[in-house]
Amino acid sequence: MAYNHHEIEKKWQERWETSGVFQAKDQSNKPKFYGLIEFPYPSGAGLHIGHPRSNTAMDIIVRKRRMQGFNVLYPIGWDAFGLPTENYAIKTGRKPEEVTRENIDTFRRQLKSLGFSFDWSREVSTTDPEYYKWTQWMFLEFFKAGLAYKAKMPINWCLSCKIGLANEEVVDGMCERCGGATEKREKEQWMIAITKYADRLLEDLETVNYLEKIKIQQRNWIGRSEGVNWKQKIKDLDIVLEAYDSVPQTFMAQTFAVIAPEHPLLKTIVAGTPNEKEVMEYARQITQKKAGKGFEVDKEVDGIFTGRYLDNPFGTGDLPIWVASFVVMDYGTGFVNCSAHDERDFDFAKKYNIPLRPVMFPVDAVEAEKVKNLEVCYHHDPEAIMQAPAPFVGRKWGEVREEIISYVVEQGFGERAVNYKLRDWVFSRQRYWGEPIPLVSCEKCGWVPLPDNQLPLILPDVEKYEPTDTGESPLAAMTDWVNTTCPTCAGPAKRETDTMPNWAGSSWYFLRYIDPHNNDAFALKEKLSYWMPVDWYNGGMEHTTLHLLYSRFWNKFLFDRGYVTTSEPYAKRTSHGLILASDGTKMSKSKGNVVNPDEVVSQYGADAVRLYQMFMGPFAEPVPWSVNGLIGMRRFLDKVTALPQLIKADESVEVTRCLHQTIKKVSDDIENMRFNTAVSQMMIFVNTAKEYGSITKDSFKTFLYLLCPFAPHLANELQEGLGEEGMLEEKTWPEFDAALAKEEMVEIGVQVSGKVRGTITLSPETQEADALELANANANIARHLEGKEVVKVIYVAGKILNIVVK
RNA sequence: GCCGAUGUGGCGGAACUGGUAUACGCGCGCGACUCAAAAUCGCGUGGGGAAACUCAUGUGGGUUCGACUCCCACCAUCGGCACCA
Repeated sequence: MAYNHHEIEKKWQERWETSGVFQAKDQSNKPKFYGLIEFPYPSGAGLHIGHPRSNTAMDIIVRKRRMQGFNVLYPIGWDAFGLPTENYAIKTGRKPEEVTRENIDTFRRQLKSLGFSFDWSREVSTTDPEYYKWTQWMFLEFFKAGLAYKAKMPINWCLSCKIGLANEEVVDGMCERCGGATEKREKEQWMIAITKYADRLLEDLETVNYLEKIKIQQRNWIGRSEGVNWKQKIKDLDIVLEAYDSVPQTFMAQTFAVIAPEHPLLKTIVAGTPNEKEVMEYARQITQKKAGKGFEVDKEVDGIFTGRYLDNPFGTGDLPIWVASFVVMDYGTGFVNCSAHDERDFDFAKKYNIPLRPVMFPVDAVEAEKVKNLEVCYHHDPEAIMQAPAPFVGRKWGEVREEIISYVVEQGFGERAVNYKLRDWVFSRQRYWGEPIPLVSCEKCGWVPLPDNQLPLILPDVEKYEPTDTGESPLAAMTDWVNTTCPTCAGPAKRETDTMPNWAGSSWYFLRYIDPHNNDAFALKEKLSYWMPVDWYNGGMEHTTLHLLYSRFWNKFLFDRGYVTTSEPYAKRTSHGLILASDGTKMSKSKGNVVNPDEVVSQYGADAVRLYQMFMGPFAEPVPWSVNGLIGMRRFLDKVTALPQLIKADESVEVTRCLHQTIKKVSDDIENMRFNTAVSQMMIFVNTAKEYGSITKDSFKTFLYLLCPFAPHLANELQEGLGEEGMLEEKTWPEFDAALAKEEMVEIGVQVSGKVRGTITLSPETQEADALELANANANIARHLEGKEVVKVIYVAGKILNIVVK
């Protein structure tokens, strides 16, 4: 029975709004529940159909929590600084704040049209000065703690965006945002020392309930590695170079060393050697080549001998130092000792005829011979037998690591060292549409933070939003703004013209939701203490290594400064799968396969869209969009609408049983984010009620409670239609009765020697002998047993009967 | 190359702890209603076979009375990382 979704959606959305039923209370006798979804970036394209997948899922969870008696915080806001808006503003000559406001209005309207139970009174936007005041304040906290520093360093430079990019923002040498080419450039950048927190970010993963794959990705990204830093002098020079080695077991095999072409000491090292010019020219070329796009590391293993040697303290001969293309400057020390037991080193040595000297061999004699003859590179085999150094001869490679490290440290060859793949956070952007960095540069005092009473430092109006050709932000062209006085000495000073990255505002937004209108603090500590940590945070896998890591770090820092009360911000983190286009590819504007949420909501109703988002497939998996699937959900809701016609004083026991099974399944499935099977169980219930032709008012009411988190508009409308007082949002989540849910009779398969030959219907309490009797009464089963000797009977009550014959 | 995930009808997918594989939805077929169509409702629907039965959960092995589920080897697709010594 078709219902008018336009009317009822409008009606209930208004009622939710005027009643304030979704507004979280900062004090309550109820237990608290803080449910969070990633706040969207309000792009000009409007809400993506993928957004509601995460939002609906968390909406269902928090709606259930409210009905379970929790004081729920489910907030929403906007991550509204950033490049797409700025680029759009440049193109159209409009102000970014104006464009942002419009985009937010669109997003707000679209989210409201889906009936999410957000507490709109706590809405925040990172672009609001009242918000970014605190982002700036927090940056200054980093600065004051010595964690924000300016460093001249090679950065990734996007040629078309004209900004410096974090390593994380470069994908395959291309800019993550615009897809354009990047190159390396030296630039003074504000950095934040996230690496100081690397160990804690790693260790504290043990204390949180994140999906295992999220933890694994974070661990890999942090990339902690333990090993040894060799200390070694360059022959004829007064230079000691360290080389990091995470596989120090085979140090006796080292026969040469390599240095990164961009190594700052290279010039000094080759000075005065016969081939000085040649080497430097080679290093210059290869540095350029490495920075350019399309440099394929494995195809271009190149190098040149520097003419210098390393004094080898191990007594195995001096090591020639080569410049090699494959050495990474920003990991370890940019200088590496090489041996036969590393594939790159092995290939490099073969190419340039550098001697190799293996020191461990396979047990198998034939294989060992190959290693001896340098036919293969042998490495990372726990069973390998060591041949050097003397104290370890005959031992297994897989067992000596710790002992060898202790040994080399005692011998004074080097020291224990730890390295991370994680790099410090490049915090500067040479762009307009971001938080201004609230520091001034004074000739006398250096970098000086603005005092609190000068925050927020408002982003000034500029004429043009294009970055300057020098790579500075548009703010640099505003001399009135740039020239200021030093807060410390009142002398002339200049403002920092770089702005902050998006990741800044999004690193702490979950804290602002807790006290969004506070002018004296980013949030009152008592309130933080009440609400934190976030109980359940759902978001995309694409944010695992950036946003999720940055915000954990940010929160830990605030925790160390005493501003927040939990060391970890999120108790639980889950992840949703992408919604793909109907052809199974990613939705994109250029392909024209994007689904417009406004259209489908208008045509099929918000409830059908919500339901379909949950039904379409396993929540964590990517699933293609299908209009037909959506239509099916609408049909189901129409069927539900017709159900009141079946209301009678009594219902058959099957309907009652199915209801309680449904209560159980829906309750459990929501907790485990198995929304697809929860929906299918509700369909089964409706089918059952129709099949038996009757349902009591109470049962129908209970069903509406279960349906409400998924399809809140219709559920409320139908509940009201029953003459019930109050909104479903104020009702109590139903309890399931195990006795009522239990099946009296079940049909089980009967196997003869493992093959199903028939079924029997019996009570789960039936004894084996009675079950066998029933089985024998089945003609087909009896036929298969005839004349056979029964060897064994397996009877699992309520599940299976298997009669094994010879 | 490394890490992670996935592979089941025509399609999206379900299957608890190893116990009747294909729930639920879509699509399709037939029927009812209709002048007709749409919508709706009813019935049917993995392949082969009249049936008994048989073949089917990416491929090949194994464990088991019994395997989508556990073990070994491999293939394919997707996502992430990628000269990290």
